[in-house]
Amino acid sequence: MPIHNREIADRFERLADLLEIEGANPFRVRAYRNAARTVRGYPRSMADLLDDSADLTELPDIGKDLAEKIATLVDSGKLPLLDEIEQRTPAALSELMKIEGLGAKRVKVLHDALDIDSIDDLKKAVASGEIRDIEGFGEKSEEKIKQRLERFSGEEQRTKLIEAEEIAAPLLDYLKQADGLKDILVAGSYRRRKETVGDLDILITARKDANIMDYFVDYEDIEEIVSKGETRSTVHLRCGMQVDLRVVPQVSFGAAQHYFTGSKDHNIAVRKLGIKKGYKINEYGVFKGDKRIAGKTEKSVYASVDLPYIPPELRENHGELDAARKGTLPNLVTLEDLRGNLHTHTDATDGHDTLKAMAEAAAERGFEYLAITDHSRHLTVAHGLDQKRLQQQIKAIDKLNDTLDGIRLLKSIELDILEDGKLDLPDSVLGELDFVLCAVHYKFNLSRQKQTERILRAMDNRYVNILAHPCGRLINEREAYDIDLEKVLEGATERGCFIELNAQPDRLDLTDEGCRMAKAMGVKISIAADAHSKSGFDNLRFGIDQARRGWLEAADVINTRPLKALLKLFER
DNA sequence: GCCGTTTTCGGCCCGACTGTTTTCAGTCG
Repeated sequence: MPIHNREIADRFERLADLLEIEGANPFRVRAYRNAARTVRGYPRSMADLLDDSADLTELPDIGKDLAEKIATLVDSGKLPLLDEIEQRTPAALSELMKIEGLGAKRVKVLHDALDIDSIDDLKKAVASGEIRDIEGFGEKSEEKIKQRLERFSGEEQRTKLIEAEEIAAPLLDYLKQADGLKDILVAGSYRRRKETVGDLDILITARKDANIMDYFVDYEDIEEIVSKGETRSTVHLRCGMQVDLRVVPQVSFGAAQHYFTGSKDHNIAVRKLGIKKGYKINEYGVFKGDKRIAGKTEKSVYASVDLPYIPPELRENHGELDAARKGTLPNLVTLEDLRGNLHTHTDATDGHDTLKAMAEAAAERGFEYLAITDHSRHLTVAHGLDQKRLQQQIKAIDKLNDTLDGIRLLKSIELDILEDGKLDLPDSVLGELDFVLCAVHYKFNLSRQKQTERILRAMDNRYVNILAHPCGRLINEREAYDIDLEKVLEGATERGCFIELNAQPDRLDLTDEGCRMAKAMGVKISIAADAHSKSGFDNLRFGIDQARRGWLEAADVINTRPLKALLKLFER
């Protein structure tokens, strides 16, 4: 079983923690953290890269030493340096650093003073009131550690974007009523439209005499005020979400937007460009010596380092600065580019609304076409369609199409891929459809090879056009099944198939990296609502967010095509 | 430990807030 990137990254992070506790060179510590981030976010596994004899030192923040350590980890599962350090410094000290307010220095003090080597040790020390007597700690520190231990679960949970929106909306409404408020913006990963959000970063400009911070910490849903200052405050809401509020002068709003939108890696890279030109870039502006030369708008910040504006969704330091410099930034797809939706359920299976209601709702949204893709018979929990019921639906669609104006219903199905890659309904009925969407709905735990072959075999069928939710993950609930996505994408190009970006906010499957891989390989994408009711079409904006994070342009997306061109794409 | 449009040594992002201090270290983002 090859080691996952995640495991490699976790080891490097633990190594960084323990080195930091031991007081190692902070830049060496950072190097391990940077490498962990690179490995964790890399779309292909280190094991695969090494199989292809790739040179890992080509990856950002991976040099000769770390490339060798990764190779050793992939070969043997071992990281000898970490084993060596764990001989003298307990690995669990790295766990303690996950508690808010405890960093390397204080964890070391706790270890040296009270022999605290684990969360349990710390709990006991808090209970006995020993912490407050350690130099550098006090009663307040002890109390905060106590509170945070009670909430500590070990794993940081990120919130789905749609849930973050639901949490942000009432808070924004509240803040907008603050006296003296001028501008307000949610920055951070929320603005970059990441599929999950760690905390909310809210940025504000306000009149000088406005007491925004006092007003903010009065919000009724606040459980704990972590810190409160003139320009920055941090709170925890009752739902567990952390909110950071920052107030900046209006003249700095652009620089602050840039700074607080991130990502951190993107910002560091931009600041380095600034340094080369002799500028200092921070949240207050771009400075040449003491003189502010830019920062009122984000555009001016980018212009100061000779770059065009870069959309938030691209700001991950995944090549966008290079592209901006060369003038090759993508012209990202927008919601308005979509002409229709290619994944829709009705009450014939697990949808909530009738065929007619779905068609009318789609027409109201201005769609040119809507594909009806109810489940097939194998998915019994959804009351999937057998051949006979599908044929009835085909007739119903034909009839309805005669009465509809301005929108065309496409006959399709979300066809189950059986365990061996065969399809759930015979070719005879598939031939009557405008196109076929296929998907895996069970047997998620096949080996990588078997799962990949299963999907490729399904796509061998000449009636199959689109692979729906290709990785099967449910965000925060279910891991993706194990497939070789590169092989699947390759198989799709060879067969003239397309891949879906399922826009349900708890799926968002393909991932952003998957979109980029598809684009690089020339595979076109269907951004699909997977609507189970009339309101399900709202999902599309999350799909667009994800597609934009994946660098997709309108031309990369099949449902930006007019109907005629779309149908031509489905001819195999 | 990584990195290079003053390159193989000498840098490495930087400001805000807290608690425990008597001027600042630690932590965080």
